[in-house]
Amino acid sequence: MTKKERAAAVTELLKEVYPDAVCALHYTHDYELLFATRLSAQCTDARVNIVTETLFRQFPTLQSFSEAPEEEIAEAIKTCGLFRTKARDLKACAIMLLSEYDGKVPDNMEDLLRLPGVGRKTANLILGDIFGKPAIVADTHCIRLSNRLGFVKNEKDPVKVENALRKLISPAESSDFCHRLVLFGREHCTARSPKCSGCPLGAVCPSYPVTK
DNA sequence: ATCCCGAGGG
DNA sequence: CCCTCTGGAT
Repeated sequence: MTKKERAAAVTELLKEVYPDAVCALHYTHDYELLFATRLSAQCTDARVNIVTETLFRQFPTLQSFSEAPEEEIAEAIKTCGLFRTKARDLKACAIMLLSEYDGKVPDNMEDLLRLPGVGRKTANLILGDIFGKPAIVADTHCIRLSNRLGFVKNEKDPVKVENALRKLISPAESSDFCHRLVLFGREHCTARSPKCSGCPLGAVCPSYPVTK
């Protein structure tokens, strides 16, 4: 079985496991997904959702974020970790979105990467989820599973994983594919003790079984 | 002790 | 390439 055939098989199997490829982060405005994604660094999305439920009520507009003291934002997001840098990023990001982008989240990689605290992972998520564009979100789950599934070998560089997946997954499906990888990585193919027994991908996974 | 849908700086 | 930021969960 070639890599591409395996990628196609995994794609179809994941569709059966997760018919809906949804993003787990809660948001109503576009910029709120941007902010929630920034908060999700080194933090579970479940915790991000707990924090943003009150955060987005306390600061209901981009304007309110741009005017808020950093310490107030920091206090509100403290339990997400990395709170000082994240608070600085949210405020600076709100200011730049208002002053340079008419308060709208940009729809291209170059402009997204200009925003404070927005890196490739966040930018790709926005391109896929907000704008429905082809996007490969090479986060920690995507990287771990891409290695276990043999799409890359011992590769930790997110850009290299992104490029490898671009050759294996059709652009139209890449965003949904990554969402499903994340869901599967969280629930089954976990970092520490992957639940290999009975794994729906076991038949095509070169790492199976990771655990005895 | 290790990991969680990272990003920026040196 | 490396390091730092950081609380929470397991």
